[in-house]
Amino acid sequence: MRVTVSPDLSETRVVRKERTRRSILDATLELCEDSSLVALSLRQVAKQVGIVPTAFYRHFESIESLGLALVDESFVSLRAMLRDVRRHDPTYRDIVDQSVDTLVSHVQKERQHFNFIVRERAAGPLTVRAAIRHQIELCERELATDLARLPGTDVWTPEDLQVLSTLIVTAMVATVEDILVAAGRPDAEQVVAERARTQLRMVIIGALQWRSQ
Amino acid sequence: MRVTVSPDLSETRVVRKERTRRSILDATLELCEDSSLVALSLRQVAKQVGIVPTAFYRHFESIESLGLALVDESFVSLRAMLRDVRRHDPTYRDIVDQSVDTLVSHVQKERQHFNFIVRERAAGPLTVRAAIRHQIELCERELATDLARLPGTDVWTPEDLQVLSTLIVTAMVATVEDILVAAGRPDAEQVVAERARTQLRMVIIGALQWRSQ
DNA sequence: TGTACATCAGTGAACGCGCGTTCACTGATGTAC
DNA sequence: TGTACATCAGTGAACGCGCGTTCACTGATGTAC
Repeated sequence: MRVTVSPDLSETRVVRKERTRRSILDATLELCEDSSLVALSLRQVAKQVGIVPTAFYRHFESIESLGLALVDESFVSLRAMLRDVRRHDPTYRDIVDQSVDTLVSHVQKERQHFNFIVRERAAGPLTVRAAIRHQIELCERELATDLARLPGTDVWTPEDLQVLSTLIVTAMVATVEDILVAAGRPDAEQVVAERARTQLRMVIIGALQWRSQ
Repeated sequence: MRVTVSPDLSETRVVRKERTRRSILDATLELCEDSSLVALSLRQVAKQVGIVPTAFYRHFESIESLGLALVDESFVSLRAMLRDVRRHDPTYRDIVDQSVDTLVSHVQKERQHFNFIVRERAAGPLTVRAAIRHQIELCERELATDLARLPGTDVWTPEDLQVLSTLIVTAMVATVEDILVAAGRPDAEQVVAERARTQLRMVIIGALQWRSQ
């Protein structure tokens, strides 16, 4: 059985399909700016994309599986952000300042994805909610191992590291929500960022102090 | 113009109407256990209540105004809880233990209301989201004035009190979400409660320590 | 107290509309040889 | 390279269904006198 592969010839069809798929994802993010997946119809998405409703099925089985795809790609960009945070820039005096700055600018850059995640986290189809919860849990665990590398945390129990990590992630999720509400008003964004910095410092110092008692 | 008021005669009709209204509110809370207001139809509510769809309009203008009514009554019960927390029971050695215990038991008692609030906070109709955001902001301000009465906080700026209050409320909202996810599994509920206690202690001690630097 | 009238919570038919999903199809693109 | 066939993204008609809202109505309850 001889297989003749002609990838550059077949590309146009594959590329065109990928482009439509991309359009469906983008259209959904746009339609989810003010509402939730659970209030979104396949026909609305198709209309926004400019395809006939039945063509939707060439790309996704249902709105729910489309939602799962959006969760996946949202967390790819979130992980990119966390990588940025980890790679501590020496021009910053303070890891808190840098982390909050990175968070704010990433949320602004990926506004629609973060908006989608914070909404569907609470209200999406059950499988979508579960996927988001799982991803956030992974973030918490990663942060816990990062915290374990900081000087002075070697006397902490793993449980305390996890609790601190959960608290920080909770505060950051709330910060993301606030940035989205403040979006487009630079003064409000400044207030949110400053509050996030203060909260992080309170939490970190509190954890250090508490352990040493 | 003589006005003959016969309140006890008119009661049966008024009472009956109030009972139907109550049924609509309860049916909506039940239908919102797994989904959101924005995915809920007036006909689903009517069916659950056992009235004809058009009868709905005798009680509410729309699903949205029904949502606003549910926000109002949810925060009545939440304020009752906060009153409980404020009235510090001397049999508790620790205000943190007492606060978390009170929160856990109130969420269990008013499960549907809290579930409704945390979902619609992120995904409800715009006016419902705004109403919830407003109510939570009021809670934050009340907590800030309570914190101001604690010994040792007299050296704090009002801004720092507000930031601390926001952080605590954020952590408590997240705790409510976790209690709802853990609902019915006493071991999981225990873990959530213990985590909430530790987080509160880290936050409070951190804030005290941070100010004194 | 009895009667005549007003109120109003709930009914039921009807409307036009958007929904998800099925199906057979088209025609451009890709593949085998 | 040229030809005959396969693939498959997107089409368009059709379906039965639940939607919000309108309207005229019923009949039990309440009110005026």
